[in-house]
Amino acid sequence: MAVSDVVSSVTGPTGKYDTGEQMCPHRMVLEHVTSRWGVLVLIELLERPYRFSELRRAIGRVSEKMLTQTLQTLERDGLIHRDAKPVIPPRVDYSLTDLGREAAQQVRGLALWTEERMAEVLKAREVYDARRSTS
Amino acid sequence: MAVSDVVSSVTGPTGKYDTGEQMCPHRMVLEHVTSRWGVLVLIELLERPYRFSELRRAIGRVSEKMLTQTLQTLERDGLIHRDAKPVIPPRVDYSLTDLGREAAQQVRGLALWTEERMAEVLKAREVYDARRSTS
DNA sequence: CAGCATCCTTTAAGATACTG
DNA sequence: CAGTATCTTAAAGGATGCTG
Repeated sequence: MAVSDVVSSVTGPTGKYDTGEQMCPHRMVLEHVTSRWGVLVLIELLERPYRFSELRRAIGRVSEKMLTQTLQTLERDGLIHRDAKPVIPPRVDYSLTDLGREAAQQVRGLALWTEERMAEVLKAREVYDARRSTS
Repeated sequence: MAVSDVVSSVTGPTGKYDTGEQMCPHRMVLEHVTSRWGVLVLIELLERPYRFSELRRAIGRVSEKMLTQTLQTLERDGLIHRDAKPVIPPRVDYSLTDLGREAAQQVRGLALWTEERMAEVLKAREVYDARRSTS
């Protein structure tokens, strides 16, 4: 019942800051943490704090634009903390807040699950594809 | 370490059947279950089996195209079971497999978390926005 | 280094019409 | 009813150049 609320709510994509969207906030946060880069950022930061470009390298194949956007969204949601040191050259450290750590743990749970069950998924795909090609 | 593998892998979106993608399969499954409609389908099916259009109504605002695509992807991954009865008019029931139930529970955990912590997220956003507008 | 602004391409998603 | 096929739109994502 409580969960199905999220299900029957209004759609809407994840734009920058998600302003002007018609979507229940609950589901909006869910989209933020399950977004492609959001997932990876949260999991990575669960390990330790990261600097911007350090995080970028760690994730790999993420454009700076998308990483910036993702970090801003998660920061606004209170999930990560941005610590910009007033030095030259600039140094910005990102870390999880307490709230963010909770979210990240949930996300990691999901990631660990996919890892554990990967073999079964691959098996299922083979079966599915075999059925398709022979019928 | 195990989880960070997923983090440093290759990117790639979720196309139909995800053929020809250069992405570690592990992360691919993760994207399937965390996809916008994938999340909602899994959570909804955790409740009970659904027929196609019944599921569409339950989720709301999902086009039949996207629902079809999502269901096919999840079926191929072995997470949901499709039971097409040979009757006229057609009747197709979708349900979770054992594997899918595990995934769905993880996803529901995340959804429940966002629900519980919604107030804190909204609070954080206010603070963030206030800082931005006054600085 | 850590971004922001702009332009451009690729994908996801929606609308519509049609079929077994 | 439960889709498929096709077309169009909207959004995500990437490349480049610039700034404190």
